[in-house]
Amino acid sequence: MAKEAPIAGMTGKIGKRATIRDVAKAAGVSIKTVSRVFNDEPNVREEIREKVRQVGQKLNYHPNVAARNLARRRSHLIGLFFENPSPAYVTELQMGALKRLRGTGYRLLIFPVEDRADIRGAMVSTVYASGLDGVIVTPPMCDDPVILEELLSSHLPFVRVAGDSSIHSAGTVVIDDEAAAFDLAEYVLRLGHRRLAIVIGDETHRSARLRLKGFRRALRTAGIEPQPALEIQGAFTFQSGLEAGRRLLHHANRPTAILASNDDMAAGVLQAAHELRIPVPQKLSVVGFDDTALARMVWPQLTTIRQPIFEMAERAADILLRQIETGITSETAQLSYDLVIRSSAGEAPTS
Amino acid sequence: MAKEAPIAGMTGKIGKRATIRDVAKAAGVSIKTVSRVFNDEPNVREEIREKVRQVGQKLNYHPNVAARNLARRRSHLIGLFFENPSPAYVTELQMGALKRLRGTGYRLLIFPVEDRADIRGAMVSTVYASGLDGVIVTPPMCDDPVILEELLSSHLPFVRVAGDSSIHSAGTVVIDDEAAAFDLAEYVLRLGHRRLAIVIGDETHRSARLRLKGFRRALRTAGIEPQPALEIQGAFTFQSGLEAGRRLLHHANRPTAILASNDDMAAGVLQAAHELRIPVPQKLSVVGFDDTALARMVWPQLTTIRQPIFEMAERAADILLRQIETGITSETAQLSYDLVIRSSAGEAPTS
DNA sequence: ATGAAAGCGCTAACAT
DNA sequence: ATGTTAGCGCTTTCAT
Repeated sequence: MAKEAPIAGMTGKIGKRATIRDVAKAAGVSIKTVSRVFNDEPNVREEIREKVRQVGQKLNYHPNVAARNLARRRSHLIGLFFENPSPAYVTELQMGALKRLRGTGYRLLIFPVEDRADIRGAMVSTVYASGLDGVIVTPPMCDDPVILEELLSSHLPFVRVAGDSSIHSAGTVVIDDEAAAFDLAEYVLRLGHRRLAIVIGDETHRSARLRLKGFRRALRTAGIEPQPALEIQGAFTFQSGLEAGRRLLHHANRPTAILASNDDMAAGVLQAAHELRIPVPQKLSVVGFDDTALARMVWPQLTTIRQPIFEMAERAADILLRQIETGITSETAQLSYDLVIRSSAGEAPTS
Repeated sequence: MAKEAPIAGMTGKIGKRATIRDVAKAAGVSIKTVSRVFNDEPNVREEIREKVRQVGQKLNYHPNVAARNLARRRSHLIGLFFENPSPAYVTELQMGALKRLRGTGYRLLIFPVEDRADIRGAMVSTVYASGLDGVIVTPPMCDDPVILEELLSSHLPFVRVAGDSSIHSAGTVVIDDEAAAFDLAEYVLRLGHRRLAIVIGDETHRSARLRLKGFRRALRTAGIEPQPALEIQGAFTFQSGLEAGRRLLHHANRPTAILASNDDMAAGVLQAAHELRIPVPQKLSVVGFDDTALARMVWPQLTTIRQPIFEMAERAADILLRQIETGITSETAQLSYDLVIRSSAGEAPTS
């Protein structure tokens, strides 16, 4: 009786939060029964179930997560580790993972990694320190040999989004970047372009390498020898695309088409073209890769490859959850891509 | 002895994770001493401290987070609730909050809210279900009377980013949106424009209302009566800006300048102008608001108001942490804004 | 400086 | 169908 007053009140600063015991006592049942009710387990009479629910509501009872986690040996926490090249990309990644997590009780913690060196050797401790049940990792860090090895030997459940399966077969969700880049370059070649340039993404990034490979293969298939001067290194950022665009477009014998390894860099190239008053697509074609929200926000809207980042993240979360709950690991999952034709690429100029 | 083998090995599936007891036994001390060492508490001989550290390392010991949370009554988890109008905005918000959290042991959980109705009445349960120590909330949901009331009566630590202090004085970090919009409109008026239009953001959003107010005040100050036809409702999305732009620019007597309530909508207006081959800024001036990354990615680059979203989130996290740890609540904190002049606004056309 | 014992609030295993 | 009894792995008194 004397203890009831503070408990019956609202939670928070006033009084203490009600515990399973308070509810049990108030409902006249054992704590196990309360536990059953709040975990939707069978073997409780409907009548009692209802009663317990009501008492719980009245006492404003919410199961203590830490206690539950401790007893269950599971935190229901998933970590998403990413390096931040593109806001639009990151957002899709998050939303995709979250979509799969919805309704499962799992939550998403974000870990943007600014410098890969910082996380090398610290990844697993970070995971432990946060009590994560598993992690989703993105390139390039997920293909970093040190980090990958650390992850593998820790036996922590993890999946990679767009990770390199040739480095290790451990779960990764990809698209066929090489084929996609080939298709994209081929499309541009079909428009009559002969001088194509590419802005390459971060070299340590599997996709960047494969996209370059597909680009070169398309050129060779068309009987064109790739020229080093037309292959500029970028870093998947708008700024790097802008700089690459300026370099490529500044001299007389400039390319008539530029492929960028992602949309952000393509937007940068577009910006450079505008600065130099080069009309796109009349005098210059520019194409991107990913089809993030940005692709439709620039002018002209980007012809690009749609990489289903949202679905890839969703799938990755799916694989991870299975791995956490059943221990079953998956190999590479490959999703399909699409060539999205908008207005940033047109026929090669005749001049 | 018999139990040592699996413990000494690596963590994960093989054997069980080492506990504080394993370390204590192996180091020949009590668990309390181990606890002291791993919490950097005093009263342990340096020699013993070192020994315990070594044993911990050898056994690959990592304190169990759930157990620690349970005993300490703290999860060290912060929730960030946001509605997703703009990827660039959301990313900055996250990075800002995370910057303050770095090194504190607190982690960030993200809760994108698609439909505010879903979260009404469910906010607090979500917080409890996730065991959060506190939350950062953004508009418009943080100014929703139902949600705000729920939050207040739960006594959960929370802060708002850009929340309306006139609805409630509870902690919120803002800029003076009204003054900023006034300054921006005044800048445009100084360029000679007389027919100014505005694309308004989501009405339930405090900033949207204040920006509209500032815009109108600037017009009146210049002796111009605001016209309803030149005030178009948007939703803070690129798409809504595009549609608003098309409507505004389609008829003959179109405005010579358009203010958008955020950069995403300004980018949409820009897109509409390009579609209609209206040169910006020669024939039309367009200005944004926020100065997110997008402002520099479009052409021409946006003249806009820099709202320090990153710093606001950082500050919000700071206030929240103080509230969690000391119980001290803060009132409104106001940061300063800047007018950022780029190239999307120019002198009014003479024709 | 160090340790023993008692929780933290829940779930799991095992009665009944 | 329901309850009892141990933990889960740590931190917190409080002794020593």
